[in-house]
Amino acid sequence: MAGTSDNWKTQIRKGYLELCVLLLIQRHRKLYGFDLIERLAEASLHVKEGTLYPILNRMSADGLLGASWETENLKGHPRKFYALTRDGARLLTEMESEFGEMVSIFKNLSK
Amino acid sequence: MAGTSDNWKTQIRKGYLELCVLLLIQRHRKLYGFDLIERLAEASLHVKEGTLYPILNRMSADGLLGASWETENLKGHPRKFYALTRDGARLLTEMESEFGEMVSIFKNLSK
DNA sequence: ACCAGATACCTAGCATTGCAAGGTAACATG
DNA sequence: CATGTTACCTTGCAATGCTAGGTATCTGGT
Repeated sequence: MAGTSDNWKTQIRKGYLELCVLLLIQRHRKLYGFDLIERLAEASLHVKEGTLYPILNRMSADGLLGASWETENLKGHPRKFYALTRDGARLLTEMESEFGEMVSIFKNLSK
Repeated sequence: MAGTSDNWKTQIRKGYLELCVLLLIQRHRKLYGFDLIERLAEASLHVKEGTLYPILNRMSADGLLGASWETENLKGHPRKFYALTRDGARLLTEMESEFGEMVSIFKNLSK
């Protein structure tokens, strides 16, 4: 069974997904959930809806993201757009540096 | 409170710690727990005993590590040495490649 | 009018992990 | 013999990703 390996893959994504979501929102200034899923997939990150939406709601509740519904000028289902708050941008900077440190530790250990 | 940031730091370590532990054991062929904690600390990874020992036991139970007690030729408390099994080495290779992909995705998203 | 499909969001419950806190045991030193 | 160091282990909590569902709006075909 590939269980052990798959389980690890699930675990290593914890936290990492938040980082990637924040990076994408920063790059595009604002994004809505479904669009995010597609852009993550383009980057080879295949995230399911049941994974992403709780992340967005959590980060909104924590004040890292601001959310606003948009229905005007639109056909189709209304969309909820997310953008970085100042706190979100500050935390993202911290996360990028932290992840960079993890990468450098990994490189030291594997050589 | 710095809770949000600290919480993320806890989450992002999930899975990553296993990777680093396997890397260190591979490099040294065999290691015991307390020694691992010190070597991880040297690499700037400060892991508590209550974090490491469950990892080692789990990976032993999963057949990734082989364990053996050593008391002979030793003064002091007996030590439990761990070494990679073939499955452990195979999974480690997979993990290294997976983590490398995560790094490359991160770089793409942050530039 | 109706039904299927695409778009778009949300939630409940499970399994797994890292961590804090505490416990056990053997040996060395004063 | 009491303290400190080395060394291992376990219980219970908090947090996250995933599976598997559910809801709602619009479009296109028959």
